[in-house]
Amino acid sequence: MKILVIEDEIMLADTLAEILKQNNYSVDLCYNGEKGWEFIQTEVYDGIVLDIMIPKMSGYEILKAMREANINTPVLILTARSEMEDIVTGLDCGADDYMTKPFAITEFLARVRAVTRRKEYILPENPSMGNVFLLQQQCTLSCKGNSISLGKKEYQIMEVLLNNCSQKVPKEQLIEKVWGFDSDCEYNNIEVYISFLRKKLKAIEADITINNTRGLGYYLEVLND
Amino acid sequence: MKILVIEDEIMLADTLAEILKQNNYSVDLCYNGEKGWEFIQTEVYDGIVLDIMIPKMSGYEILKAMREANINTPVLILTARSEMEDIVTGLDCGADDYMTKPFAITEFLARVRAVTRRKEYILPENPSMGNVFLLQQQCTLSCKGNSISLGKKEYQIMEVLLNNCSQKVPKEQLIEKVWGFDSDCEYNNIEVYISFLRKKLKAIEADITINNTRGLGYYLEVLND
DNA sequence: CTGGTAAAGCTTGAATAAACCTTTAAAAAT
DNA sequence: ATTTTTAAAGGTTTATTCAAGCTTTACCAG
Repeated sequence: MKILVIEDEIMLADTLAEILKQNNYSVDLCYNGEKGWEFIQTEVYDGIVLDIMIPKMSGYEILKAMREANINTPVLILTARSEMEDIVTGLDCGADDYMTKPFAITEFLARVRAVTRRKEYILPENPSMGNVFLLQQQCTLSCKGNSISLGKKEYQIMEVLLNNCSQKVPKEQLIEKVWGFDSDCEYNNIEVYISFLRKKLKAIEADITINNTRGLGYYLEVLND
Repeated sequence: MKILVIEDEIMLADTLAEILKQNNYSVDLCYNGEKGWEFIQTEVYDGIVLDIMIPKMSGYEILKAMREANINTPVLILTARSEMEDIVTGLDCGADDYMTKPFAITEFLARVRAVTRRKEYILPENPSMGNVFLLQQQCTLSCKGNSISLGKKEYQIMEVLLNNCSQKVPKEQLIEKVWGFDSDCEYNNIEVYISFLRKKLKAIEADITINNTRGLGYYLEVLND
């Protein structure tokens, strides 16, 4: 497991790195945002410990940049208690968890474990199933010649389904992943997008369908005939 | 699996209950400590989700009262970030785990699973008997090749029977575990579901049956011939 | 040891409720 | 101005509950 720590309080940063090393992580360490962003781009990490208030490039900027570059490494945000309101922003930007300083070492380790466990497997760049694949850069769903462009939400939903292709994904989970955990998005909303997606899948003659098991959630299935 | 949620933020409480229900737990819900303590005394739960800062009787008071009364149901504490220092107190009072608000739904579910699993009754994730086993994620009953999907109630009833495979489970207890103790569900209702389940067991050629001893309850039995 | 009777359990079909689907239109965002 | 997102409405399907008639079991009286 490889962790990147981005934290400008040098003492704290060194301590965290030390703790992680003692727990058999390999650790990269940097003291400002710009450097951190370089690391993120050049290296694949299993998790990132990220302070928000750091010089040169804030934690949020990094998160946003990561998101845009479709780097899905799990992120644990560190923040002072006075910045509490910003946490929602952080989670919306794609952070997976946060901790306020100061904190207990055991809790820190627990959260690092939780956060990295959450994304054990590597998510493919352009997830695919059957003859269909999702091009993230063009926000496009394509399939032997045919292709069709997706809206942002459509794209995100399709991505979640593709990344959980063997599982049934409950609406709750879709809402959490696509709209954010504190959203009051209605179920109907998802149903609408599922309907859109099904239409588009049919339009490009995809060999997969979106199915649903009542009460459990949506899942993809390959048609075979 | 039956969970009690004690949380005074009504929106959050309802959301948690909803999420749990969708994951095949049955849930009791209350918005203050006093009511919560009543529930705990009158009902047996597999786990309790407990906010600390709640009206009438604090989470700690409940915890303390529980342990004094030798009620060992596992407890997952919810707490605002600002009450962090109190967590140690909570764990000292006998809580099994805690989460700070806000949190990710997946994490919440993971922690509920963990906390309830910790209970040493060792309830298997996919309980089984004879050649039959219950797949939690699929809500499916399966048996060497054959498998059949269950409705939510069917699933929960089957789960209770499998987890008490050496015992006769009275209707009262089934109602309590599946519908909730304050339900006015008729016995007939259970009989209907038992009937459904027997039909499905036969359909997949299971080697177990659901039997009944008049006045005592239902139990599973392995066929041997 | 019958046979009658009441309670408990079984089964089925119909009614109700909940979950899901689709379309359309309004609102927001770009 | 166009695309994307949300909201609303009505329709379909499936799960759940209700109701009724039937079968089995236990028990008591004759």
